[in-house]
Amino acid sequence: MEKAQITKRVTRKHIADLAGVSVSVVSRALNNSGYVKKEVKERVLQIAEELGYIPNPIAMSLQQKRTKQILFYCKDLHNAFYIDLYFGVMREAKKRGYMAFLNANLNFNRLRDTMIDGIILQNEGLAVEFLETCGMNYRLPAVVAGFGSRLPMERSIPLVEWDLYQGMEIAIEYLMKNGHTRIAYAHNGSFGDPDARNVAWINCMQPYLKKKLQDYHLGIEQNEKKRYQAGDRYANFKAVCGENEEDFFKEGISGAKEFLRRGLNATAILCFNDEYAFGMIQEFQRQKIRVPDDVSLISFDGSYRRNYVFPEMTCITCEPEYQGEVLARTLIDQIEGKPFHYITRISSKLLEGGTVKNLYLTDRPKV
Amino acid sequence: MEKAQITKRVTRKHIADLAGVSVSVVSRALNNSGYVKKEVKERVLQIAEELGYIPNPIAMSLQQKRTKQILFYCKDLHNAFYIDLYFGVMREAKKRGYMAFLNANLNFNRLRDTMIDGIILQNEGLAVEFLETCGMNYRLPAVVAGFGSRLPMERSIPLVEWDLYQGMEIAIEYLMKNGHTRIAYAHNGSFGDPDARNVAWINCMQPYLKKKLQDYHLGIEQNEKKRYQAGDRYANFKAVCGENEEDFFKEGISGAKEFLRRGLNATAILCFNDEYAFGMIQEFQRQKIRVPDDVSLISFDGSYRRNYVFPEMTCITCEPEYQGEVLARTLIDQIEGKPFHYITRISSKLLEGGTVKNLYLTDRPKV
DNA sequence: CTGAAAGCGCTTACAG
DNA sequence: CTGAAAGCGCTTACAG
Repeated sequence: MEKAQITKRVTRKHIADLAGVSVSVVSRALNNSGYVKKEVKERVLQIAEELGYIPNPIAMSLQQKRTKQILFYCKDLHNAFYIDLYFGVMREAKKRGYMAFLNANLNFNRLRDTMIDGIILQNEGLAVEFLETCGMNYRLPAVVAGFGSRLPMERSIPLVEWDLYQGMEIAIEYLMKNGHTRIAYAHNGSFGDPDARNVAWINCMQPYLKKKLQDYHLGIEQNEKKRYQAGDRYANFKAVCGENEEDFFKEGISGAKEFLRRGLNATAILCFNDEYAFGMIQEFQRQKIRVPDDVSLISFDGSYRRNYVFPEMTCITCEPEYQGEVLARTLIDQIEGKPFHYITRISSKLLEGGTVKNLYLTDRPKV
Repeated sequence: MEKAQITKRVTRKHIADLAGVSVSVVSRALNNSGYVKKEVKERVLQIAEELGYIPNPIAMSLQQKRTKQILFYCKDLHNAFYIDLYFGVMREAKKRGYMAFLNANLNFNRLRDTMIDGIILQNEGLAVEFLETCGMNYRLPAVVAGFGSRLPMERSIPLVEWDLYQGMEIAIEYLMKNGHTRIAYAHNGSFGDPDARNVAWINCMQPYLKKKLQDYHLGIEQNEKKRYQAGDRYANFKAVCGENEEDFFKEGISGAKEFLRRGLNATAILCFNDEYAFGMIQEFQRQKIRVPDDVSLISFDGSYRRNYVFPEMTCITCEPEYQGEVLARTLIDQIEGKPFHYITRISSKLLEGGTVKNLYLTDRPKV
């Protein structure tokens, strides 16, 4: 058992006394601003060095009304996508002279106790929550990562949105090129969700699946749907993005079970995101369904974890690190009063893996 | 394109003026400290509310010389173990009225620009780096998560160590109970590593494997070893824990390849950590080696990702969230000048999964 | 080139 | 119960 020691911190006053000058001079010398006689400056710097002087960032911030710190607020740390996104945020922040922190369980009320210049919000659902909790009068610069959720906000927040509508089109096009036409979509939403992935899938597949379209939709219906339509206008988004971290992996397991229960004859399934796909794959393994031999899979995200499954996951990605970079850039421009894009759209790109079977090659021998 | 708007922030002065009292009174009213006439207090509170007053945490911190913020410094965010550990840190911090942030790429030099009361270091290697970079004169309260690396430090830092020596004993005992005696150990270190897991494995298996012991050690030898022995005394630890995030997954792939190349007749492999095991499993899948039918696996960590492989991973764990809690508790006690344990040891526990085969049941039919 | 002074927004011992 | 005052550690316009 020990006690923390209290060391009196060295301040500019101490340096000034030792150097026989005023604090102003010390400040100018240390900050390299304004006139200071060369010898004086050197003496000050040397004394500072000797004393092991460390500037107090809090005092500086109080003066300058900025902290050079930003926060990535993300509850869903178990989702590998966001880890990569955070790396992008950090990289860009560093470039701009900022530090980027991560926090997962901050109560929005406590946000105001936090010493940051701005905040990056994980998704649209969290942006809604942010606005509700912090209200109108707390005007912290903010920016939100968008994933195609259409949801009403009291006040809008600058948005960096991954274009998942286009992403879905790319995925379907790729599957069709590989001979798939019975393509299911699996997520944790309902058939009527305005979510971009869902809408795009419906629009693209309607001509092919026609009246059977809804059979190929694997998601949450009925009960959940009811909750969505009634009462709290945000209920669904809270359920999806909300208070607690989501477990897409478990949703994926359920999705796989539902797929098998229905005996769906789809040759391919589009998965809401990577974690969802990992859940599906695990359940398929358990049930001895082979990917891609029995069914092909594509997921959205392209997080680094896609390399961790076998075969490697075929994904649609926006490159999460890139989205993170753009988020940080947008936020910092906003903080610094520079012009910035209120809405930025990031396009999708296909990452080929081994989870899609080319049906045209079915009868040929494998290499 | 838009410009960030500058809103003049409301201060206690504004409230004081409107309420017709002094700032002192406002402060006492808001902080609920000292005497304030009841009606005055109510008036102040109401005006604060109306004005949408938000206290300035920076000014408060400057006064009080504390920020109520702590940092978990962790480079290895792709390692699921640390995510869980961070959740534990957050939970405990919250309980104590602190906020816990995460940062992965902070330069230690920039640490002093950061507004935190203390720091939690990811592992022993990072503690060494911390001490080297920040030097002796920057005395930020700190605590380090320990994993059985024995390494020399200039100055010691309070330690919360997972007892991996005991963990290894438990793992081996469990394997033996299941009929295993040819048990390999796979990690990214050398046979001579003083790492607790390695030493424990050597001590436990020596009597069984005898002269063949080293054959069952899968790791990095020769070239790496040389580097370790020569020059920089920290070279090895830097390699292991150091500047850049590690890729245990890839190490696991290499380990699996080495295992197969040697044609090792081990019936079980102990894996350095979960991520390493995931890499091994993937390579085994690729090579059509079945776990646990062809070889059993146990890994150290027990992160949530262990549920994501099939069959579920059998692990030795310290329960990362628990270690995180103890780390935060130790740090905060230190910050607040309360007594704390300079060294805390956390014991291991087995999490049964499906990756260990009971060799005694080999010939019986499976359920 | 230098230093006294006011100020960032808050706290708190002290005199009234 | 209240307010003027000093102070946390730094910055910066201003007078010298």
